[in-house]
Amino acid sequence: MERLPEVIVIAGPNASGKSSLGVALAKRYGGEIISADSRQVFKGLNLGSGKMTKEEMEGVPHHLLDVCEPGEFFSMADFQRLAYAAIEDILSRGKRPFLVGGTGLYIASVVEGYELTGQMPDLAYRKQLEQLSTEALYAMLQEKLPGYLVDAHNRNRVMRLLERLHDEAFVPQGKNTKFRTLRLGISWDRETLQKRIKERLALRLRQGMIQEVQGLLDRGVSEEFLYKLGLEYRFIAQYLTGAIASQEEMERLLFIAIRQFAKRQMTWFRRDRGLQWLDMTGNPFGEASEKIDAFLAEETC
RNA sequence: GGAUGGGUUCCCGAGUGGCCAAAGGGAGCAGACUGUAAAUCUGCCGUCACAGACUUCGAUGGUUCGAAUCCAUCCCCAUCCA
Repeated sequence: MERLPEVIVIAGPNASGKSSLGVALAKRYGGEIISADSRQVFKGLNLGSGKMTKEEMEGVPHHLLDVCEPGEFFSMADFQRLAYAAIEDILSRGKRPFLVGGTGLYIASVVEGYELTGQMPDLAYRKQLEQLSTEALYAMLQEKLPGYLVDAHNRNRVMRLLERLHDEAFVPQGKNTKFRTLRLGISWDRETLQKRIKERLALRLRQGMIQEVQGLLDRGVSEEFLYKLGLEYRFIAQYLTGAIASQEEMERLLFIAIRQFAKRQMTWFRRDRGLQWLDMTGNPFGEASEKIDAFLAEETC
């Protein structure tokens, strides 16, 4: 049996410090980073998405940053395709791929090797579905696929399922793992993480995050797109357009939303029993290095 | 000092005699997750020895078979008059 190529994964919630640990480790292991972040793929979303600056990258190549324009459609499947290509490219040059990020679904699509069929998003069909109530959509789904278990109220999932059924036979989803992965998780106790989130938010605000969003608006990026991005872009855009009355209120709401997001990220990552959590109060770099050494030395064939 | 409106579970806020541990929202906690995932959705959310019991609706006392809801006094808060 052929040995699968190794990929090192570093996952963690917002403000956990995964990016800088990723850079440090990549430097040590001759690695390059593939960012697994659903917002950093967009050009111009910098401060608000927590994108690293050139200096912070310390010369380590980063992939999957700035790969599309704000407003464009980008999904997990696009990510998977580009990530596969980047990993292949990195491996072909004898470097080591580090998949680093906080978007659990994106990481899973690569780590678990989601098999995505040809049933692509059909925006025109979705527009039609959009007219109907979630209840009606669910009724439609029941008719086409009796007994299939989905949350009846989860509009997005019900819609996607209908889309997959649209003029094609239903194809069940499979997996095809292409890599051997070492998955490292970064986390802190609740209070520390919240403190880090708060400090990072204050810092980015000082660095001009509000101006960044204003600039996007000025360049014609739609309010709707910014709203859908959530968090920083949503709340700051709402503040700038008057939907949120004061900056103070905007910051309050945003802080809560980021915390909630970090929590959801943790829920996602905790599900992966094979993910190894680093003790951030100790020496995470050292601990991670040991794990990586052991992982690379493993005999698997 | 006078008038009026208020004080409800972490917060906001419904509830004006039994169906009230108390609507709804927020926050919080736990979870789900294969094509926009920073999305979308689910459960829990007074306490406990948890199909039952106990404690709660500013405080105290009262009316009543029965009170968050009625009465009295008191303490706060808001607005207005002085």
